[in-house]
Amino acid sequence: MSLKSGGPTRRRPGRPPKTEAGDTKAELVEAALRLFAQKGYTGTSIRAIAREVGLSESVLYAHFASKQDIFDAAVAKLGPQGLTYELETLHPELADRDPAEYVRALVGHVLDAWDSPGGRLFISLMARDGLVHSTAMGSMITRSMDETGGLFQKWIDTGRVPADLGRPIDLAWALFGPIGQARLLWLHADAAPEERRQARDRALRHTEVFIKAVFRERREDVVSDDGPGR
Amino acid sequence: MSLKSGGPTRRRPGRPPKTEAGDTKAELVEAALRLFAQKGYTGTSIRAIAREVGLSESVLYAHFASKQDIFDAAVAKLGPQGLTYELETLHPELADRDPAEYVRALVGHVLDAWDSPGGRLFISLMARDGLVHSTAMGSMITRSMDETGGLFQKWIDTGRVPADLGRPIDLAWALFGPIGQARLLWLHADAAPEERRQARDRALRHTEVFIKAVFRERREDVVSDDGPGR
DNA sequence: ATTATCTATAGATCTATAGATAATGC
DNA sequence: ATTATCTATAGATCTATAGATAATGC
Repeated sequence: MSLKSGGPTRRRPGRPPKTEAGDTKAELVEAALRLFAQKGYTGTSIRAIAREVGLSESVLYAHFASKQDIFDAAVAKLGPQGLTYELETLHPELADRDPAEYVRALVGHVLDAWDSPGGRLFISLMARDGLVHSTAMGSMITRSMDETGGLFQKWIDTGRVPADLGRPIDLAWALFGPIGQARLLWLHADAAPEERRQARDRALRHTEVFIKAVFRERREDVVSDDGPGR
Repeated sequence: MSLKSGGPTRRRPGRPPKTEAGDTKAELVEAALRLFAQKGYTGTSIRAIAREVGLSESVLYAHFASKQDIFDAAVAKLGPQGLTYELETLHPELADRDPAEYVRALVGHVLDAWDSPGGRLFISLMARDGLVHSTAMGSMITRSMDETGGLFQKWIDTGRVPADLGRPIDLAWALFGPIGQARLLWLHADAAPEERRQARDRALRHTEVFIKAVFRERREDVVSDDGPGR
């Protein structure tokens, strides 16, 4: 009789018995994250988030002070999202032994992170509310490029990379710029498998071009003192 | 007495005399474009657009069928926004005579377009409603990279660029990936002069790295038949 | 008569709060 | 008593439409 047609069987009032209680707060944050990434901040209503986890909209205010508060919790859940450099601790010798192989490993590592559900939610979130050109984003990228620059500095010092190509940070941009573009285009929250494949393909191809161009053997180092031929 | 405090002196009803009539439709599209770029689609109300040009909100429906219709008109006003290649027609010989200089000119040309008010509104619009990872954006970029690839193909054929570096399209990505990143970060609608300067600086530095790495003279072409030294 | 504006309003939807209700944990 | 949910509602705001009003162009 009183069955309002829609939705997954409406709860009755009052605290639910322990048996059917989940981690409501966590579920709300996850649902919010998905919706914010898909529809943007203003495109997502408190109501829609509540409906997503099958609860009344007023629950949100038992767990969060405001809509903005939910958004912040959602972003916080994703974590820092800079370039991850555990790789260095995993294979500390590889960078010295085989720079090209190290770059391949690094890109593979980064691609895995960017292609993960969290990484893709993050990029969609950024692409939704103009956060791509927030100062937070800018400084995150700048910092990452600085770190990556350190790597190239070492290779320049040890003669693995020619010193005249550019500053270390320029090389970092040359490596990650195209890969970042691929991320933005094809590693978003609801990317089709085909798009994700394309992102990886583009990134890997670029990595090979980069390696060839930057680690290219220079004859000057070998045959030292004969002028330009004729 | 009846002065509702806010706003630029409310109009009286009825068609306004010709003397004070502007091109309302164009003004509306421009205001809409600014607001959509700044606040996103859902973040911009019909009301806000009307207020921006000092009119009642119902005028919008005299000129457009719906909110979506306004958005479409705003996007249309910006035009196609691919990479512009008038340069080829301007300096048809330069590409053959001095590839490096041609690349510099091309990047300068693209930077000017991207740093223009229209270019910056476009990127903000894209960064607002997830349009950065729309298929339209993807195919626009893919097409641009294809065109740029044609350029490199010629240089490979004429021996200006080594054939073993990568396919022409890979070189196009290597050139424009980092520049595109700079655009997204720092060439948005309300970028500070400092940000715009940073974008140009980053793009130009990358261009030099690219030129050095790709047009680098290769000793093999010169001293042909002596094996690796020692 | 047509055109470009206005006022007024319908009906949906939004964020947030107040107060009821039922299970839990002491 | 506290906690986790609900219902009901306030008050703003949103898109869109109906109908009034005044200038224009024939």
